[in-house]
Amino acid sequence: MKIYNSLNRQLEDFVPLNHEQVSIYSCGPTVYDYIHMGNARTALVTDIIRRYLVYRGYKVKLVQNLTDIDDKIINRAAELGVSAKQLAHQNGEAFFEDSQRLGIHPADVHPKATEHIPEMISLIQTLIDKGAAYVIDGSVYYRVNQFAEYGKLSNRKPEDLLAGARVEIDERKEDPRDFDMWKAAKPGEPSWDSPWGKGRPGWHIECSAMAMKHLGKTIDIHAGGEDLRFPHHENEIAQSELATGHTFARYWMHVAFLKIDGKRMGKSEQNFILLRDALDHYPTEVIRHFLISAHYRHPLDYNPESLAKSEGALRRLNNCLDALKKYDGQVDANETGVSPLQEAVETMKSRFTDAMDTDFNTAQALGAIFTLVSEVNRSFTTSNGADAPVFAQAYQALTETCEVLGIYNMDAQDGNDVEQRDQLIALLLDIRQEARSRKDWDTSDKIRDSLKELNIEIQDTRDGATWKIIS
RNA sequence: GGUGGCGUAGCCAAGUGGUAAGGCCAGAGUCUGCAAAACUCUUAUUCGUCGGUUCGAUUCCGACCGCCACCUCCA
Repeated sequence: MKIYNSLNRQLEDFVPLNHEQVSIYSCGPTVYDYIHMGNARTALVTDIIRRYLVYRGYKVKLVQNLTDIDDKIINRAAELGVSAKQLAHQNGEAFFEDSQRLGIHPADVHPKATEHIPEMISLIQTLIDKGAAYVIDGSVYYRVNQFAEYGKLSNRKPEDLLAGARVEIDERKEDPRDFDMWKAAKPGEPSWDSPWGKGRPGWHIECSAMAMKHLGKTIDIHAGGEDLRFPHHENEIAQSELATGHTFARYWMHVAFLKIDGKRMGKSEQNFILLRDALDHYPTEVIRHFLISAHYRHPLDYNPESLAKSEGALRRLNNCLDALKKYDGQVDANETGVSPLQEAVETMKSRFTDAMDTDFNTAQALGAIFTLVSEVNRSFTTSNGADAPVFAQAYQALTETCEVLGIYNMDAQDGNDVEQRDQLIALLLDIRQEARSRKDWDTSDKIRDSLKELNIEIQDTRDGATWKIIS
């Protein structure tokens, strides 16, 4: 299994530090607003990495933080006339809700910055004690020149960092590259007591402290959006590695941007689509399919046309799965020979694994799945019924792989009234069939049209009528 | 200015030093009382342009053109 490690800018064999459990830290959102599709892409990639590692037999501990104290939260709260705490809480809850709607499994731990202030203070104190930080007017700054490897993640030399600096330089800092780990409180802002006076933590120290608290000094995979590579992740490394003397994260993964009209989707650009709005227009599986239709390290453009394409692809997949479903469980104990379809099932499984093993290539994995869909459909046209066990295998292989990607919802049909509904529809189809045999097209069409108005669509096939729910 | 990425059929998108996965759309067909749906088949001698290396390059190297991103908060 290989992962592209953005620290070394190359594909590397993935060997977890502890074979019992893979540790993953994923940078979560700053909860001053609802999350948008770009945030969703990163969260979804993390979700699928976790699912795939589990599929491959690993145990995984995933930590995804919430930044719940920050300038943006304070400012937005002031605009809305609510407390920062309240705003962060609301948006945190909304984040969990949206994530769940996208089918993202909750992380094992969702630490919040405001609940880890002591850990942050302790980490900052350690850095001060080591001479790697200094205090000015109640704020604490990280002394970048104390960390020789600063710039290793973003591949930047010290002079490069200074040359392009567009940020206004705080003259009090010893070095323009130094960044704050603790911000002295301004009047009216939320603050916590510290050895340096009232204040609040800087963004970078939050992740260092929370990651190490829940996953230890060294974590296997640290994931986040491309934009966090510098300065956020660079600073996390500087703080953590200087404090502990250990490698902070062994594999760094950065998810490329989601774009809209060719430009990066970003909150400051005002060109974002909220995840919850997208979920109101498209099923979960369609959005997931869209987001994984390109490799995670390549930019992806959000537009209605692309979503429509995913809708079409999902329809094809679901038709096949629905048709296969009735063979579920019909495994043949005394297997004889190897049919072409059986070979296709095995090929799909190995292609899927190869694709996912190579830096989680979901686009290629989808290719493997859809190739089998075609094979299955072709087999249907020539099947004589003896293939049931093979269809069962195909069903199992497809649902397993689709479950890893989260693009097939096996429980979608569950519900108490489903059985009765199905019986009623079966009855109507029965009546319609009788009418058709009398060539009573009026009655036949009336049933068909009326059901259609209820979003139930009849399809006449060679083997009789079937139906499905349309949206 | 520094750093990194991208440019593959009408659209989206994988991929490899040996001759291009998959999806959408389109065209044809099968099924059908009609329809819808579904399914099948077909669709890139070619991978931004120009050079180079090679028996052979879309894949490696160089130049150029175009696009995007990071260097400031943003996943």
